Amino acid sequence: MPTFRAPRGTRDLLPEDAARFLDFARVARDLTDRYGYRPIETPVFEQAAVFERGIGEVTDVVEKELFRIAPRTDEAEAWALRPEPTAGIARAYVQHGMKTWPQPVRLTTIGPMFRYDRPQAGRYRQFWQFDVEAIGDPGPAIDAEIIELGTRFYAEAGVAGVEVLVNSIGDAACRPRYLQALGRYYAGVGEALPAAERERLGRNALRLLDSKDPAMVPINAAAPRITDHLCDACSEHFAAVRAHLEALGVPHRVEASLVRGLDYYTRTAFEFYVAGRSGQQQALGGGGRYDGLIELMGGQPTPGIGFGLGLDRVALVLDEQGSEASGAGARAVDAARRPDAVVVSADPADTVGRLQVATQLRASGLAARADLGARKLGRQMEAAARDGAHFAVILGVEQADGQVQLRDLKAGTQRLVALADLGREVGRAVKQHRHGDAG
RNA sequence: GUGGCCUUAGCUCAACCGGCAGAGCAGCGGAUUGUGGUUCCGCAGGUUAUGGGUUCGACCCCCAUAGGCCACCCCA
Repeated sequence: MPTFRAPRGTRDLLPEDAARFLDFARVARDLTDRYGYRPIETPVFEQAAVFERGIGEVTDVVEKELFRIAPRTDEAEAWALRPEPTAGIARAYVQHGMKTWPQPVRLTTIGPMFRYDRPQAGRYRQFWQFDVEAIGDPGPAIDAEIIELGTRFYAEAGVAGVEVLVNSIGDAACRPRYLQALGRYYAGVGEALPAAERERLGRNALRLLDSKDPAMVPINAAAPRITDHLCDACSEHFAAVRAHLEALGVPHRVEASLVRGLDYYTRTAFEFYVAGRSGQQQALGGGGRYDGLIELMGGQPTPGIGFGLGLDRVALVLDEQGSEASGAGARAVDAARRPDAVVVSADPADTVGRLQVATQLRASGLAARADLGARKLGRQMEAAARDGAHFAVILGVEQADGQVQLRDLKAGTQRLVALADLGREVGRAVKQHRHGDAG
């Protein structure tokens, strides 16, 4: 019906949601500061080849979800909006010679990602991720640090019931052998293998492992497990990652069917998952080790590990979980946004006076808003009360004596205050009130 | 990309079997002219998602498109 609306799969974050996303960013910033991860901002678009090469040509993300930008001229590069942040950060690592920095380079970013997907609740074409990467350390201790950091974020954001699923998907030494074994196994299943699955077999046998087809349950139960086919190095690495998680007290579960959709992952793969949700978007975030990615970006062989957390899904789960809890949280945030004072005037035409007094209050560090409407005093008071303002500063004939009425809207009391003392008076009352609240 | 369900005011929803599109909330204004979140009254807000079709007559039936949702594919 409206002439224009937000593109399919995108949405406007109205003040309530936008403020919440900024709160997430604040939590993320505080957290990563404490862990020593430094912020990085890379472009939201890159040469398409960065993603095609990094993520893998035959992945869903590249094959059907990449937001490509039509070239303007014949010479123009093929650009694409980033579907995930890691490839771009890896590119930046190589471009800026970060190999000369103290290793590992700990980086974090937060921002919008883009995938041309079919939208659903919790799945958007533009979505927000909190991302953390550690490049230059082969692990396994850093793997545990990263995973623990992820769980900490959920805890501090107020999400309950997040489970950590971990797996190892091997490396260049052992994964090919495993894939052969897996391929042979599925081929041997013959007619019992559903047609759709048989088709996927030729493309990526790993994908059959997490099939949701009921017919696949018994078949997968007997399938060879990657963890039984790891080379010694990968096996030891995986065991050490789990030992570190145990030592850090991070509950986790080995999930043999956990494979990830991007080609660059090696060894450690993990997902943050919340069970018991309606809807299928149960993965709140995930990541893994990518020991070959920097090389794909043109750098020297360099290990790395990281994760991306979907903030849209964090918001969704927060809404579903104790709506009371998040509601109270939202109200608490709102309370912090309430103006200390609203300046109203008996003279609806006097916008200058209201602006001047509000400006004076703000200069004193107070949250003050002028009611600039041409409404009569009663309406202005009504609006101030509805906004939850602590005080109303009422401008009237007393201005001639350099005074204003200072009305405490919570207490219902009112007194004359000299304009010159206004900031101090309001400031003191507000401070006292806050102390009272805290105690 | 595949299959299914849905779409009425800014929001949440009504409207009998196909017979004059309504309410609550939110917004704005008024209630004898300088004081409140309650109350009362009023105003505004709609081409019933869009475009076709059937019918004397369509919010209601049919088709298409768009968007949302659900299940897949896949993932955050």
